[in-house]
Amino acid sequence: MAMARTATGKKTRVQRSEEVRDALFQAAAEVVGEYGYVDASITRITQRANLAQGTFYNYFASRQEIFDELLPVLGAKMLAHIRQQAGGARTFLEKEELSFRAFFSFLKRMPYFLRILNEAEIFAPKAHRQHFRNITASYLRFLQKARAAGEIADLSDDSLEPLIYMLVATRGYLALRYTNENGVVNLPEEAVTVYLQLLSNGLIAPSLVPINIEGRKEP
Amino acid sequence: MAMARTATGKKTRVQRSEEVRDALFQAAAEVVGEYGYVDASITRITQRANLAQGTFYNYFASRQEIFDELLPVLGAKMLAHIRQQAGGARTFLEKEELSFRAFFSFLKRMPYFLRILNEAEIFAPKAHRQHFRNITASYLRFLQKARAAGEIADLSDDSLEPLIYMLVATRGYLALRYTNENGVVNLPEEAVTVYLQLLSNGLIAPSLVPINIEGRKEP
Amino acid sequence: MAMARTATGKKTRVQRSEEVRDALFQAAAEVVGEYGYVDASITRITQRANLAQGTFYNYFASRQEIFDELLPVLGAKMLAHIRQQAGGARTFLEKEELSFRAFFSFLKRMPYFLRILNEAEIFAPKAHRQHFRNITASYLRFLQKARAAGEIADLSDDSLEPLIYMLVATRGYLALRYTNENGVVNLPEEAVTVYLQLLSNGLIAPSLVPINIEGRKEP
Amino acid sequence: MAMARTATGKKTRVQRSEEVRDALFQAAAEVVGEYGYVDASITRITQRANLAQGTFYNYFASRQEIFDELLPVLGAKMLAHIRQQAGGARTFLEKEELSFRAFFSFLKRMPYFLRILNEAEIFAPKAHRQHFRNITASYLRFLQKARAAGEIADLSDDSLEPLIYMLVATRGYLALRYTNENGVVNLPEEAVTVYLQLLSNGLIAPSLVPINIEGRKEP
DNA sequence: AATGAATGAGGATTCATTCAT
DNA sequence: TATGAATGAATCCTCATTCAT
Repeated sequence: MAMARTATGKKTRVQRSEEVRDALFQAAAEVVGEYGYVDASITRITQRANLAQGTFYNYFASRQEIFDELLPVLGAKMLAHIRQQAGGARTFLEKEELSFRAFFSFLKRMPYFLRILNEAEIFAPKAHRQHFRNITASYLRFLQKARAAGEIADLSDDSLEPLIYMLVATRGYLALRYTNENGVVNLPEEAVTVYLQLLSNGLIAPSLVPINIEGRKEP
Repeated sequence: MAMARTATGKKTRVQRSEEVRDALFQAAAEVVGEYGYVDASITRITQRANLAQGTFYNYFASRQEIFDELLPVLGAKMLAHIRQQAGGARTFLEKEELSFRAFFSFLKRMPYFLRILNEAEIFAPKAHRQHFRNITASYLRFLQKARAAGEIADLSDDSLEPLIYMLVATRGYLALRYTNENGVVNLPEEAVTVYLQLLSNGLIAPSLVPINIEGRKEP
Repeated sequence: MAMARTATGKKTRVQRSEEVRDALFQAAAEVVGEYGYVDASITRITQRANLAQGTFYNYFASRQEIFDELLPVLGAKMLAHIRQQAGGARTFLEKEELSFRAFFSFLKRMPYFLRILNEAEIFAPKAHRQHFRNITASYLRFLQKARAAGEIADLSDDSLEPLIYMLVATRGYLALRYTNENGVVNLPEEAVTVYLQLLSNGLIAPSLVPINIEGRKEP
Repeated sequence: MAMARTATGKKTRVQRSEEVRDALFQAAAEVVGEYGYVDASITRITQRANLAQGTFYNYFASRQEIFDELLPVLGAKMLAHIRQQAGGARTFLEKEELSFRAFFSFLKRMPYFLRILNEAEIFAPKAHRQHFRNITASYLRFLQKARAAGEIADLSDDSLEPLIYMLVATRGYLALRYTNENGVVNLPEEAVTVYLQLLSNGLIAPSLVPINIEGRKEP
């Protein structure tokens, strides 16, 4: 897509400005991904962006401000990626599997995201809470739809909330556990299987299916 | 239990020394619990313990050293608490419920533990890994026993591992989500219920129980 | 010599930067000269330079770094001064006298140099060794030339080395001994005389000139 | 030599006390010899003496106090050693050679002395000055005697002083230069030779002996 | 007299932020 | 708008010295 240019073909002031801002943002994401928020100094960020320290403050009011922006922007990308990947699915379980996998494929593409996400809880708590609300809301709608369609058990909204937390937590932790020292996630296929198995059947051995779900037996 | 005293009834040097060390440890736990590792300065810790800054270094070689000790000590307490609470349980599900509840009752008793646990991943990674290994190993033995007893589905050890991660993650996240701004955990009963429901039956609506577990229907 | 200026007549950033660095260097030299390396704190140095503490670290990576720079820079000045003063001399003894005197006149001009030089042995050992090597090498060439010209006794190179150490030591110690509490060197003329006398004739009374140099008597 | 004991054969309180003091002194000497004054902390000294930190202050009022005592005590030992070694000598030159060599043999026996001596200039200046005065005074008497005996040139007392400084400096520097990284002095024989040669004849080549000592030539 | 814990002043260093150019 | 030097608050840590036991 062609960019707007001035008559002489040079970039607009606005464009140039946006580029610098993006460069800072990208640099910050990488630096936080590599060193963590604590060691993401302005010096490091501006150096990576090939800019002077002072320039930073032309675009962000403070160090915290850019930290607070990291997760919202990247989180939106993550959601978009997941939606796109899980779009074609029909059944609840299919969709769940696809979006589960999509989360991990996103991490492969953007390895620094996981650290940003994780540490944000500590260093950008507001942003983290917001991100989390976004995820939860989206998930809630999905589960409500599945419930309405009779695809999943008839849980109250009050139960749906902790359930979502559990599923989201699961993804995050698995990612963390299966990330090697180089920051590359390598999820074993068993993880996917057992995740789906838990969702479908729970853990209890068939022979011991509790009485209170006996109802299943008689259609 | 009566403490050893000197003939004059005063405390031993050793005792006094232990008390001071404990005071520092306790102060550090509280300060980290309240402000997080980043803002747990030596000044804050020693002030809370009513000691001079220099005294700190009579007991710990560095700030990091006490940080590294926090989780192991408190984590052991947590495990002890859970074991004690879940001791009486018979079935897998019972035990799981009791230890699940025990985790949260421990947090009620020791509110600063959660933050210490969470941030340790970043600020005391070695300690965190070790703590995690402890938890995982303990959990693994438990699940293997249940599997041997036919109480849970016949999952491979390779599947047990991610499963454990999921369950552990679940507890941690729920705690985080249901902790209010004062650091008090308030887990809704629905969370317990849905957790156990997930373990027992999974999520899928009875009418849609996948074919591969049809076996359940015919005793 | 006119300094480069910007169009507006103000100093360049680079110039300003050099000035600040020089100010720090000069301040450090003075402070070390007055208080010694041990008590040459960053606080003292920056205060003397009328700069904030932090500014120091924009120019030097550490306290040790500036310490290591002191002697090389000032030592080079010393050598230059001596060379310039002793330039015109013809004979060995003349040159020796001039450079001997030049060493002390340099100390008059730069009173803090002596302490910097002396303590450097302890606090900037690398720099001190290097300085010493420079001096020694320069001296060695000088003596070799004099030897080749038959101006001094025909000593082996292995003898020249300790000899140089002796001469260098002599200057340093004399300076130390004849420095008063205000740091001002006041070398008595006798010191010069006896130094030259030692070089020319040694100490032994004429009547007792050892046999092995009897050769002198008969041309 | 039998030590005074109490009736029961135990050591006197005074004796015990002296032993502890000596242990501290010896420890301090070693520590300063190894690490230098700067890093000779009370902790290090008392640890080496197998005593508690506090014990130090029962014997010395301050860290500086023991520093100030080091050189006087060891310096006296050095002088005693030199006197003993040079005792038998007859001529000036013989005595000079023996005491020159004795200085270095003392360093072989007490390797930490050199560092103590050198750094004392900075860290125990008073003691250093005193030590220096002792040396100088002793040397002066020696030279005056030699002068009276007509063994050395007829120098004024005002000339003897700087001369002594030169000779003392020479020894110190040579020791420094020929000490290896393990603190062992290894003086090459050339150093002795050239030292004595300088004393006997000076440096000037025989053919160029200055006119003002021509007197030598004609008996 | 011996002990060793407690003290707190002091020092090097880091780094977010400001600001003149 | 970009720059990068200047700032100074904040922090960890060391260590001589004190003092109660």
